[in-house]
Amino acid sequence: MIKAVRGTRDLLPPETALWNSAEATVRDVFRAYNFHEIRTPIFESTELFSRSVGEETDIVAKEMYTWEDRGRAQSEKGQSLTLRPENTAGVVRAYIEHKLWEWGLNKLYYIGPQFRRERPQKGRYRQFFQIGAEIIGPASAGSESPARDAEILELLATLLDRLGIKGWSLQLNSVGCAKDRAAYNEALRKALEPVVPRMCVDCQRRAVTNPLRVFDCKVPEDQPIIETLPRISQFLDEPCREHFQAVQEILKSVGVDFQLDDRLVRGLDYYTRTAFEFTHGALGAQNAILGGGRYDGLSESLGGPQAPGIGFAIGEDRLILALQESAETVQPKPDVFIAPLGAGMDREAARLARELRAQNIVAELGDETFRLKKSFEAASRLKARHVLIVGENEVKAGAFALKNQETGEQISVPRANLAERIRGKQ
RNA sequence: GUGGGAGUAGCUCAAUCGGUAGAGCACCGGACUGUGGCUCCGGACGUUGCGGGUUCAAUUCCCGUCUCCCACCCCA
Repeated sequence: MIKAVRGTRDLLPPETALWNSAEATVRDVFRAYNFHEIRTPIFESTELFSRSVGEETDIVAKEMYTWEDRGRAQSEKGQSLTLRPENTAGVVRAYIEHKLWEWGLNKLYYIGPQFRRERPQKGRYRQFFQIGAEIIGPASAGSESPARDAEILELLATLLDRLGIKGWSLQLNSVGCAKDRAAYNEALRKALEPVVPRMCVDCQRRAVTNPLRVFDCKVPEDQPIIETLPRISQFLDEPCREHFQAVQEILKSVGVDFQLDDRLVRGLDYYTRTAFEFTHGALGAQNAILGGGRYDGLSESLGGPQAPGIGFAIGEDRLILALQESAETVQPKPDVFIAPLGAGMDREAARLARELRAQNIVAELGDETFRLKKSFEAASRLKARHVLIVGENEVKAGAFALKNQETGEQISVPRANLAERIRGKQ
């Protein structure tokens, strides 16, 4: 048997109904904040990701689906392509390619699949879905303003509330600008040097490869040491400090709760200043339901104009998981099951179905070879609200037997009144 | 990529010491020729994840492999 490949999966009804309703809510909220949808290709030039996400990040170094395209001629080599591991790089590429700064401030959102070759576990797949948004534009349009950071965060709080997610919490930090981070990294390395031999093996490795990750350590014995390490907050320059302060003040003013977490660091190279994460308890170790931050230098590093921006990505698979904790997934029910009865009745039933569906009635069709009992059983299984019997008697009379499946009441209804009666009995 | 657990019917699970696979639910048919849910009767249902090994005999023991779950790494 051919099965879905590792880390991919089929989304089946009724779960797809939950995905659709969640996405509908998301689109509603984006609409209220005047965000517009962008759809970028699911594969891009490999270079786009190595330059934006960062050559040394795990994503680029070992998690991308990359292949070499064919050239024009058989012998010619093609370019290196990659299935997108995240969507911000693609959006910024499109921003540059289509000169979107001509529009001033861009507020863009996307919903779509992303790909990373990781070991699958709860809420983590190799093809996974993200809902994300970006605010990007020239600084003169206000893209650098702390008001944008706060707007994004307030939108997210609204979004999670509207979706019915209970018990989320917002972790907030500032990772400063590039030079702050460089100075901090240096200081952190220095501070680690004398103490790291006393720490766990993971920390010893992190100290070399990615010192910031030392803060993720969960070994109790290491915590006192970690407490003594310098924090990024001590290295922010004055403009970054003020920016971060302003973001917090607006959040307080609009009433969005948050926790400062100066251990929160972002994995991707392009992040600057505000960094954040929303977590949810019901997700196991993968407790981050969304993450994001500011990326003021990204456009320039991709050869574009100066275009500060801020964005986020929601792990949709994890969002749905959290939603399933609270919400029951319900299969939508048909309004009517049309039961043709006897030879030739398929034709009549098809005509009726066409008429009813044209009036937005959700209609399911039976088969003239079914005995009536079987039609009713089928209707019950589908949880149809009504059964409409289409037999010779009905066709002759021009009125059809319509049974309400919940009350058991059955009446004869003239053809012209069917849609009204079916709708009215809901 | 690393470590641990699991894989038996569509689903949830059982099978004693190694003796040749079973239940509930679901499905199909009938009782009941134009009226569902309840009941009764009957039916179909399996490459025991896959491949190899040991054995007279493997769902069971051994090796490999795949997939899922949990955790690590990392991240949404």
